[in-house]
Amino acid sequence: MGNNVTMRDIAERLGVSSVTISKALNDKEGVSDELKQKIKQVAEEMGYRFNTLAKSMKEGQAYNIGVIIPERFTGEIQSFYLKFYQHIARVLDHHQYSGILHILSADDEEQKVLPRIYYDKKVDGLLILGQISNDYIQLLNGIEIPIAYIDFYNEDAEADTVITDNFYGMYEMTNYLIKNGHQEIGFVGNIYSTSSIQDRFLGFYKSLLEHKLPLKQEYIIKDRDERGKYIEIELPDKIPTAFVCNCDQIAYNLITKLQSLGYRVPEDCSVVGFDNDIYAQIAEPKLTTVEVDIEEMSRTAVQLMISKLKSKKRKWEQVSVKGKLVLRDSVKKITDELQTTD
Amino acid sequence: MGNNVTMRDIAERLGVSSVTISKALNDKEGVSDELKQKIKQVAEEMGYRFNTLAKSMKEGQAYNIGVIIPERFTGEIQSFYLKFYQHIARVLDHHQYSGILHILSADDEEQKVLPRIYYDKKVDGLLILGQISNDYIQLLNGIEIPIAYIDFYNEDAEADTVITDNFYGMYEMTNYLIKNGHQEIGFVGNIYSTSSIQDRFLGFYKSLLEHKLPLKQEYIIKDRDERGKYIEIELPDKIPTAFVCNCDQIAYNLITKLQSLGYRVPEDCSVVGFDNDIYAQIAEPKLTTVEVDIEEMSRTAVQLMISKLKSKKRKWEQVSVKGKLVLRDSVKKITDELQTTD
DNA sequence: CTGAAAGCGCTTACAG
DNA sequence: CTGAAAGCGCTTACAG
Repeated sequence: MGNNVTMRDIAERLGVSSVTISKALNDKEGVSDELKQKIKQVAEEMGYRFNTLAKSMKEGQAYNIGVIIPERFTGEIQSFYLKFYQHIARVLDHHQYSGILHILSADDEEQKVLPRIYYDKKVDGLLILGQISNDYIQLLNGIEIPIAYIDFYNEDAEADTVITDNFYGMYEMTNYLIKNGHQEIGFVGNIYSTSSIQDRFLGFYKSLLEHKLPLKQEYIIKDRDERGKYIEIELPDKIPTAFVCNCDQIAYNLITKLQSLGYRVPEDCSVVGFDNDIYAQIAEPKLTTVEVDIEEMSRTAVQLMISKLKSKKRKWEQVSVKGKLVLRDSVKKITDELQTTD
Repeated sequence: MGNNVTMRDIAERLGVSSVTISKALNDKEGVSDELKQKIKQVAEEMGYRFNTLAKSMKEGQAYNIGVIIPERFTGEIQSFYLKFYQHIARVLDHHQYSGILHILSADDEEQKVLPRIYYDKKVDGLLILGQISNDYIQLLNGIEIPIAYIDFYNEDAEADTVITDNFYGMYEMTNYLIKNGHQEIGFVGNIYSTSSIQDRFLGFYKSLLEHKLPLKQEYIIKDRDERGKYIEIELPDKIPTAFVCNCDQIAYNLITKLQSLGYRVPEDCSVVGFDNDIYAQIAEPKLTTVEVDIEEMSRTAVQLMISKLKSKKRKWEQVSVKGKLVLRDSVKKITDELQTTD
């Protein structure tokens, strides 16, 4: 239970040198099995705790990875990235690393202030969750430690990237709607605001193309301005039979709006989302949506980071991880009706 | 932009010793202002980043505080403690510390495994958010670094405690209901499950006592089993005019249940919660509830921790922080009706 | 005002 | 199989 037991203390107790203790505790060559067992046992008895700081200083590695989440993604209700963090932290743990979560405030992002953990050399690398401003990316490009972006892609970023397969996810989702008889389908999302939304839109469009359905401008509806701030959704004069929303939160808002105008979902209009986050569950009806594979993405991102730490030479990689459809109650099969109304 | 600039590098460049650099960069006595300015400027130019690891090792302090949240509080929807973490991290930052968030898995809690950040000496202290098992508290009592519990109180814990004033919060809330004419009031929560719920219940009871209203057993309704797992709420035969719920989530569930049985809230029955978390906002009607002062609690907890780190001798303190009523739409004033039905 | 020396607790060659 | 020496990058007395 000693308050500050060091390897030297163990060494003195056993009449050996601290080098031997170090080797034994790290399972390295050069200590007899017998001695090693003895050392481990005594270390345990004395309540020895390894001093990572000393090792870190020797090696110039902190064995910590910073995980950055822009503040705007951590609002009252939005907990998607926080959930992401949990998985990342768990994977890091398996690799003997710790995660240090840092919420990047809007001010710091604006004024291009890096988190203190960077200046303090407390982290060996940075994992960035979600979209971040171009200026900030430039700032990050200039720093000395490896970076990986998760769930956000930017051409200019000099870093590894792990994104969800937005394109195919929305493509499959739209295929699913069409298979259920929908031909008039709207897309809700500002396609100039983020690359994820853009890709999701393109997946949607690809499905329309393949089915020879026209892309109608009045069915492409803005949900936010270019800076990401949500705006009031303006519905078209004629409501399509289904809306594809770029995320669950927007789908949730849309459903509320449709219902307040007297439309029933999915009877009068189907609505689908993307992400399978909390909004998909609290929506009434529950949302049919695309689930992001957080676990797989976390695993991939951590592996990229650690391999980068081991060999700085490696080129940047871009990995996209497939999601999967989650079918719930917000889509109506309208094949029959269509045949008669056509 | 050098990759690994040290104080010695700056020293050599300027032809002084590294001791002088250390003093200048830390704003300590013993360097002329002129030299100090010059040193800071050159450090900046050379892209010097302070090596906290070295300082830490010298001082035996990591300048990190672990923040532990039991896994069960971080579910899909529950983000209250994560929000708490953000405030704590910000306050720590002001004190030149970093927060390391650790989600304690159910397994680790059960098997009494301490987080690695403890064994690795990466943290100087531990902040525990929310209730944790008695066995785990015993485990924590045995470790060498200071602990503070937030939003949870346990007599056996040898640590500082910062709790919200559950007792007075619920007392005031119940007073508010009575002032609005309610005399038949139910309490929803398992009063044997956590000390917070118990205290909230006692505040509720105190208000009844003061107003000479009887405490009816059939109006005390369980929402979870002793281990904290939610159970189906069983409503009494006769529905009271108001329900006091031990937290917003339960209030939300209760409203859903009442509505599914044909009751209107608050017209037929008023419902109040506690916490002012996301459930208070998504409930329909929006909940009248008690808001926990997360900011103040975070500030207090961090101060206690840091003062403990500076003088280990100090006794444990228990601080309770007042919340405040948030009035919204889930309570109906029924004074008049009561006068006629009485 | 400035600096030489020692030490924080480990690990990495290297020698025996 | 075992250990003496040097060093990671700082800071803390202490001496000049």
